[in-house]
Amino acid sequence: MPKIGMEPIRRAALVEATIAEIGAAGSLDVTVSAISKRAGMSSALAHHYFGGKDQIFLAAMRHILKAFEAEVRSRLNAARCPRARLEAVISASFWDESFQPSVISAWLNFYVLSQTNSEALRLLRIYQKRLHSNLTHDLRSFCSARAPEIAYGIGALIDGVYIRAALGGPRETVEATQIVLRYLDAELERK
Amino acid sequence: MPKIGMEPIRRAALVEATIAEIGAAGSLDVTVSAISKRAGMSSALAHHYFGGKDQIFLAAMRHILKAFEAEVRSRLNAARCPRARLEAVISASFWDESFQPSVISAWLNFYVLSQTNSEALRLLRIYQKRLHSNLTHDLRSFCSARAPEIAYGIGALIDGVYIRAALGGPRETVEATQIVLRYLDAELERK
Amino acid sequence: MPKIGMEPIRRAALVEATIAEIGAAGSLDVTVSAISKRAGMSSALAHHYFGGKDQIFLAAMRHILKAFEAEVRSRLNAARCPRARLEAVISASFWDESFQPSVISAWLNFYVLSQTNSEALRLLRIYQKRLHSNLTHDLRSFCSARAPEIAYGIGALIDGVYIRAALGGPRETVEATQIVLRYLDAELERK
Amino acid sequence: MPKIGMEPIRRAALVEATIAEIGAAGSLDVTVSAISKRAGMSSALAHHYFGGKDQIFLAAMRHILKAFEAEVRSRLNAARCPRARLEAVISASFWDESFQPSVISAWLNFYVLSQTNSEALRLLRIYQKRLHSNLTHDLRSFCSARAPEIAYGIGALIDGVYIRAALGGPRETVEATQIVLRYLDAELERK
DNA sequence: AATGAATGAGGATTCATTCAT
DNA sequence: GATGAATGAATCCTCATTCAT
Repeated sequence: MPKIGMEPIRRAALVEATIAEIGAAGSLDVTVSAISKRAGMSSALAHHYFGGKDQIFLAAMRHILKAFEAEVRSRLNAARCPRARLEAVISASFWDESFQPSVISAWLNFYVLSQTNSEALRLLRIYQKRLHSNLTHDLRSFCSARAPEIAYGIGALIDGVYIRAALGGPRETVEATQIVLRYLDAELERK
Repeated sequence: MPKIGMEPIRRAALVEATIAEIGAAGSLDVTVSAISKRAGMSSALAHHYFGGKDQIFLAAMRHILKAFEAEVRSRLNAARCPRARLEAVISASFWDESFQPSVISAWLNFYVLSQTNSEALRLLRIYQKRLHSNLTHDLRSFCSARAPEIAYGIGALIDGVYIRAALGGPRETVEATQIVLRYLDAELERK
Repeated sequence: MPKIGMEPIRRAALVEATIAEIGAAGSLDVTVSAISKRAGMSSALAHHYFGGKDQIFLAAMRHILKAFEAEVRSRLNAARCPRARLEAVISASFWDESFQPSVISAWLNFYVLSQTNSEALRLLRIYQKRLHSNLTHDLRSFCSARAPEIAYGIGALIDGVYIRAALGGPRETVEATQIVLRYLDAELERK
Repeated sequence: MPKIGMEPIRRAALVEATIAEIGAAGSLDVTVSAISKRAGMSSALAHHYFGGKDQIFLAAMRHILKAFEAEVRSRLNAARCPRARLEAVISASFWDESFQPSVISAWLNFYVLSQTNSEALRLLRIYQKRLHSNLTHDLRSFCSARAPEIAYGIGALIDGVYIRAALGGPRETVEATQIVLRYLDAELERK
């Protein structure tokens, strides 16, 4: 029974199914058929809505980044001072959702895809810039001059810690956050 | 003109060709045929020597890690004091070879593969442990107690900076090294 | 021009083509491509409907056994007394269809496959049991006690005569039936 | 260390290995490599000695038939009267060796091969004629006129019983022999 | 005599994608 | 809107066979 207004629902179902499949496979080697079946529709319909496999992947990536961004916003809104805001941004990277196997898999494949897919690279840049911008903004309260370079270091450290935690089996979210915060403090204490 | 003793030559050619193909494709989506053709032999022979696609990939990974390890050893041997040794270990991660597109691609795919392939994960662990061990050893000269945690942070930062540099187009090797060294100094300065 | 409801048509076409190919090759060394081409479709579609080569073979076997069973039923229905029923069951094994080269080939390969394929063995057992059951039922009218053992002998003799006839070039159907009937009579006359 | 006079040894090793491989596979789908490896030599040497895969198979068949024939001869020599000789011929078909999985597999595949390979068919005919000749010879002592037809029936029954026993899991050799002997007696008792 | 080397040909299977309905 | 039908192209892998040594 085809209904009108199904498109957004179908698209959302496909995005979710894609993330789940990528998580289950650990790679982008997932078939459109498998995704479609998990989403409860035919693969032909998936093509109809997204145009092709790549588009589906990118939509999934956008979804993950959007969810992450929402989490960051939420934590930022709850923070009352620069220090709290810095901690909010950092800890957001290590929230539970980020360590879902499907999200880990998506992120790692995101890096791979960024080498060859310009849209993926664009999304990655947006993520990095937003993180950098958030960090720099609040770092200025402490050390205006070195804010950008510290922000870069923190951004890189977040990625590095994330990958190690993600590939290292169950880790404490808190632990990852503490490592980055210690780096932050070390930099801020200098001079 | 078949000759005896070809095996090591063929294997080496295949490993090199594999790395080149992965680099050209940006992903592990490379065919055994393409690899074999680049290596100047039939795909059947590639299977004969390696047994399967996975084996070829892992051999390529081992090759990259081995070359990296050799570089680290070489730089360590030239260093005359703990500080120089720390700098040797850190800068080795950002030597020119590491930023060859094919090596970048191999590393990124290495992470992806580690999620599902236990041998890949094992190799990754070895790399991480060796790095950690090298760093810890020389850090003890400066701050015996906090050496392990600082080593962990440096290792993670190296990975993070590497990924950002690798996906960010041409970067200064020196710059990447400086970022990590600054982190090192910040930690060491903390009383 | 894809239409709905094609599945049963395609499956039937594939089964028929499989039997024909096995007959032409004389062995199970037939390719899915050849079968599919003969059935007028792509090999991909054959896999889509059957899942794999083995499934196609077994479907063909089931088809042959079903046709044979139908012939037996038909002859049994036309028989009016136990003796006529025994003759019906025996002669059915040697009806014209059974000596089609493709059917002969299928049967011989059936035996081979039964060594390693449990589903094939299952089907073979069903055939043997049905034959045994049919024979025993009507033999009881003549010699209740020895019915099972005579039935076993007749079943075995049918198989043996069939193979010899099948591999011996053109034979008289009647002749094969007569040999088995003579055995039947010899047993019934005893004592 | 190539030695002279190795040829017969190599050939015998290959024949034995072939039978073993066929038994292990249950079909003729065995590779020359596997056979050669089991025989302790390279596949190239196997080709050198036999010329091709088919030749190797046929050599294996000849070996089995030769062994069987020797067993028959041996039992015939020990028999002192026509009846004993008939029993010798019949029981020989069901000696232990015949129920080795590898021999069973060879026989079943022999039938399959006989459809398309004239040499295989020729060997099969020789086996059948020899059996028929042996049986007829001694049956003449009891019923000169019907000897040929009885011999044909016994030959067919032997094959049928053998297949059923072979595919039916562990059976009593004696049982199989008894079934055929009962048929013999039933025929001889007539009139 | 014996083999490692090497390959061409082929085969099962998968999959993204298209299309008529 | 939605899907079953259908396929071409590709991919991994196998194997009999040949050949230089």
